[in-house]
Amino acid sequence: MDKPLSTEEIRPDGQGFLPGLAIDCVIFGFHDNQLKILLLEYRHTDLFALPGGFIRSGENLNDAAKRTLNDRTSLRDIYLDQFYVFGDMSRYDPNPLRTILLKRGLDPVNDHWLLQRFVTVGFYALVDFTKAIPIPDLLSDNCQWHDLATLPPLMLDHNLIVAKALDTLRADLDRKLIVFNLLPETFTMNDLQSLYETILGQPLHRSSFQRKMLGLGILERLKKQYSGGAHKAPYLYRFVHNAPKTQDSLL
Amino acid sequence: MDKPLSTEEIRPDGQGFLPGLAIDCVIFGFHDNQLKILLLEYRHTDLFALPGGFIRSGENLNDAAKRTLNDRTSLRDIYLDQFYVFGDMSRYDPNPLRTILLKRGLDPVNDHWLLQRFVTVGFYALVDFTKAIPIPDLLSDNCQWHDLATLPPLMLDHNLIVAKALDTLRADLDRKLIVFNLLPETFTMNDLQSLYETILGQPLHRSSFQRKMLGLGILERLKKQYSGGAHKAPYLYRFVHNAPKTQDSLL
DNA sequence: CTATATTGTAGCACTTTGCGACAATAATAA
DNA sequence: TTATTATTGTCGCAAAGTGCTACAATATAG
Repeated sequence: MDKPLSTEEIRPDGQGFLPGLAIDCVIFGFHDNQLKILLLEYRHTDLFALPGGFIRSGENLNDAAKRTLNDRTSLRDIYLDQFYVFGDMSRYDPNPLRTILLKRGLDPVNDHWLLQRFVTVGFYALVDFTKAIPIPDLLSDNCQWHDLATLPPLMLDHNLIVAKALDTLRADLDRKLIVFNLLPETFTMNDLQSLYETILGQPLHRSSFQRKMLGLGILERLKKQYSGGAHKAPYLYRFVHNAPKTQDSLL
Repeated sequence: MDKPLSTEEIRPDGQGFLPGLAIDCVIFGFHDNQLKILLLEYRHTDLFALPGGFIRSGENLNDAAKRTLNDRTSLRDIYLDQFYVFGDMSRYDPNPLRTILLKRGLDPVNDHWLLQRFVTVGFYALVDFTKAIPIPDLLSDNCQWHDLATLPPLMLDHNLIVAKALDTLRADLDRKLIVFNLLPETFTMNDLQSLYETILGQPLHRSSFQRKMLGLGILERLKKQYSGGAHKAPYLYRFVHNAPKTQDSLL
């Protein structure tokens, strides 16, 4: 969180970036009934943090979120959604950043822009963690997927940010079509159901689930999938983008 | 939008406030099947804008929203909710602010903090416009309720902000309990239904609506209301806060 | 006392959802 | 080849929810 991509860019005055405003990305990763989260570990600090960064002077906020994620993790083409702005004073603690600067061999002068108070905009996304292979940036020892159930203590209020992101993800599952971003081009109904169950953290009834999904009219049934398993072959489905679901306001 | 409460506080360097970050409040006002929005008109400028302002250095973001609203309109004790952050470059236009500064007799030096790019956090609330009587601040000629259907062109991207707030309000009507903030202590089922219809902009079926509302288990039926009208007297209801509805995350 | 407008509620059709059952079938074992 | 096994597609309820109509109840106006 709260850092640009390379050491050269860390100027004490923070020129070129909007001051006091940061971005933090909660990247949920799913595969085989596992839900994980992408974390960075700052070099030689034992500090775990969400991938995040800052907005450049001439950059759109939402673009900055994408770029920032790419800078920190080298992940590309990920659909990010805003979910909350964290702006309480209680989240202000310059010590983690001071530690990071020191370990980078930089002088944490007292008016260093990174030691100021930051308000951060939370973004979230959902990807397949076997396909999204992160590469840590120069500031980090590693950039890895962590089990949601066994997250380490995170920097600042990042545990809170994760919790809020998870709430939002669950609430938005039905309304948005986020899940189809991370299934392969074709998938079985069981794949889809497992995904829902893992994210919601509860089992769903097979029959009802299938009815509901087919009822949405956004799935196209393909041929059967003959592959392994001593049982009937399931159909494959494809997600079809048919209608523009975003209903604009009357204004 | 984008201005502190009194002329004295407008320093060219913006000291005491977080730079580049603003708050804008979309205050929906309801009464008698009318839905309105609270707008300020800057002095001698014909510029209409949402009530907004800036975050003080030591202030929580959400607190700043409340204070800002109070500063600009003198409304108090209003429950505000974040709904989106507007951070595109396309919203950056220093001309309206330059005009406002000039009309205030202030020198809009080119590096004046108000002429910089701002990212703004949108908040919204729902109140009764016959009870929430706004008073314009020193910067504004007036602070009035405007019909949603006939909004004037607003400063910067404030029309877009209003549209997005309305979308959010409608989507959140059922999940949150915002509506009960603006009904009197006791109210009839018809009061409640009119409120829903006005906000959603469409008629609802009386019988179904009553069933649904009573089914929520958050209404307590009181005695009947004998008052005017050549017809059967309706029951009064009271909103009861029973269960803490906010279900926290598993983390 | 009658007329009128609105309210509370019952009823019915239709849809949605929870849940169990069963035949179909692909791989494996006999 | 044939039986076994696990999983899938689908049907069939029952329960719950929703759209809509109907009708009796009842304050007030005349």
